[in-house]
Amino acid sequence: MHVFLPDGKRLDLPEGATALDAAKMIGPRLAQDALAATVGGELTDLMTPLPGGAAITLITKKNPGDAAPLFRHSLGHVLSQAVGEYYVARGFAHEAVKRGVGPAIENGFYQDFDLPQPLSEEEFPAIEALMRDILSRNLDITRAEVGKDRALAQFSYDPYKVELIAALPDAEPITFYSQGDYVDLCRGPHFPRTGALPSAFKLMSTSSAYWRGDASNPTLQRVYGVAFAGQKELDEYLERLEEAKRRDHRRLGKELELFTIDPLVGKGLPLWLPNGTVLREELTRFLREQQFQRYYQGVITPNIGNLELYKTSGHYQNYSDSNFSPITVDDEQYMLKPMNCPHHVRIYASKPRSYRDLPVRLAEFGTVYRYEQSGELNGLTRVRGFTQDDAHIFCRPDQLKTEFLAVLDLTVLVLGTFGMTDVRFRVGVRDASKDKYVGSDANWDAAEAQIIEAVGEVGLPFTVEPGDAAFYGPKLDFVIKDVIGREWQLGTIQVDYNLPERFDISYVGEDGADHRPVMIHRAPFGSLERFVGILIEHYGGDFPLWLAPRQVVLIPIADRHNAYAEELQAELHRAGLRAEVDDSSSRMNAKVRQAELSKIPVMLIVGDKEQEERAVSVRERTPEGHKERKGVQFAELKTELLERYQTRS
RNA sequence: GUUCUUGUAGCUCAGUGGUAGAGCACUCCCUUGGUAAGGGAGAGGUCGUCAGUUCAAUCCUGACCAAGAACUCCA
Repeated sequence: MHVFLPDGKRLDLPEGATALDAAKMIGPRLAQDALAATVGGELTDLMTPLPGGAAITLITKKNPGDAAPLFRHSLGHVLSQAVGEYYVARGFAHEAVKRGVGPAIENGFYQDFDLPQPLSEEEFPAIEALMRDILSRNLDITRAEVGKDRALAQFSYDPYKVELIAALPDAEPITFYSQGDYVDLCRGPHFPRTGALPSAFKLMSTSSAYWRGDASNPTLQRVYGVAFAGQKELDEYLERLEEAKRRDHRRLGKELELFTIDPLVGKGLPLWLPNGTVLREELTRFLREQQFQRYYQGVITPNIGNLELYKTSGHYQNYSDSNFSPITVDDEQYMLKPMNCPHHVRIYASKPRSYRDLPVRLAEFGTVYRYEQSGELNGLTRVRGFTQDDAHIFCRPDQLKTEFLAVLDLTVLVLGTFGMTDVRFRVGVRDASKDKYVGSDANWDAAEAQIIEAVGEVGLPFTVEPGDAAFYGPKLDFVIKDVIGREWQLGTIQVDYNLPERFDISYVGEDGADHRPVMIHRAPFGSLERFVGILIEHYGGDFPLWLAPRQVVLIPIADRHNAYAEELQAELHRAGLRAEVDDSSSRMNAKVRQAELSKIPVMLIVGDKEQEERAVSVRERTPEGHKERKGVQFAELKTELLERYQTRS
């Protein structure tokens, strides 16, 4: 057989040859330096037989980062071996340590264990030392193909491995990878020897994970590690984690007094503090203005509704797990509102509609309640009571595309206003489990096709994800990545043929007959809670002037300047700006420091010079540090600030 | 919801089987200053809740509550 090298040369090899054999043919030095290979663009190791005719490249110790998934996977095995040795050294039998899966992941690896006693994070240094010892032993990592019987015999003590092996197809060879006396069932690929593995790794945390991800299975202890080709990359990664911690909206929410969650009020039920309320109201005002320009009409609906309403909509049946239990009053049952749509449908149905009336766009900042699992709750980003920037557009089928594109346009504008450029568009369609969805296939097919067509037309990059649809229709979600790479769903647009049918709503067409409208559900922010949470992290608490809960602080240099500062403060306040005076007895340096820590964007320092000229000395926070302007006329500054506030620039 | 970890002053955190401490914040006094911390004094805690072990529990044990991480889930 033969393979092709990167320069296009053909290399003839004996049948069953590996990438290492190929490297040896090319030169002994390359064979020594080689760590991994790619075959037809896919990463593989040096021990796996090559398929004939493939294009191969060799990855050497010059650029080990190209083989990161391999060394991360191998380090997972080293961790697994180290944990085994650790428990044996403490008197446990070798068979007492059982293992689940242990793959490479983004930035590192993990390994699941079933241990005779839990491993604590205090023991990580000892485990890491053992791992480094295994690296220094420079053990060869070897690959072997075995039969199923042999595989089962090898791991007879480990029910997890037995289950995995039993599930493997008979036809394919089962592979073992070994290093020293450690053997693991593994598909590979791996580095050729432990000595070649980078030592830039760190065990990060331990947690539990269900065996095979199923909540009805036993839990295993999962140990996470991160690993990089060099120490520098590892340090940078750890620094990014620190940065994420600094930007964490729960921490900033406390420091900047934006919101609090009080167990006495209830978990997942955030209380908006005055500063956070300013943020929220600015966002609301912004979107209301946009919606007014786009001919939306505001409506208001109650926070609970009759159970029959949700039975008609299907929310009661389809989401029984995540609804709050119904309340019984006077022989009737009510439920906390999990969605605004049914209410808006009833508003549509409150009078006859003509085709001339459509589209009808009903908007509400509607508060809904969903019983999220307690383990899911997270600051503002996952809560049990939240307010959606919801609207429902009822339109004729021929208006659907225009309306959908208009909503898309609004959403893109919203995201752009906050500089959220790294957004992913996700089209959620049905998957095979059809009983999860209501409505006819024809309606679904039409709606799915229309979303994909519209998104494609705007030229947005998107992915189609089966199973991500709502029960009543397909949807387009906007997903943003945060500083540490976690993805959060922001807004959503959904096309719905089903609720109109379930509620039997209609409009009178040109022909005088009744027709069924189509509904678009949309929420550009998603929810104000989650959006504010993400916004806090997005800006790291450094909000632009229009959003900053505290916009301006006046800093008198000495007490005799307090009256002047208060006069200016009152004038700014009358103009609608959020201004305050720091009249504490601290020195001016300390006041500046305090304002910096509070992330107040504009500081106005006033002393004798300023007072004389009715001026201020301006210190502004900028991403690059701060900017100072001295002797600015107060009247001019006020106009400038107002202009910036009103234009949201 | 499950597993693990954590819970001490408003905040960040030390600490001990004999009922507690620091820094910041707060109050008062002195200081009146020019772009990131002036000095002093004071006040503030059922050591998450409830049981148990003990002569004695904030500390040990258990349950519960809450938070964090991960898993599962997410209209």
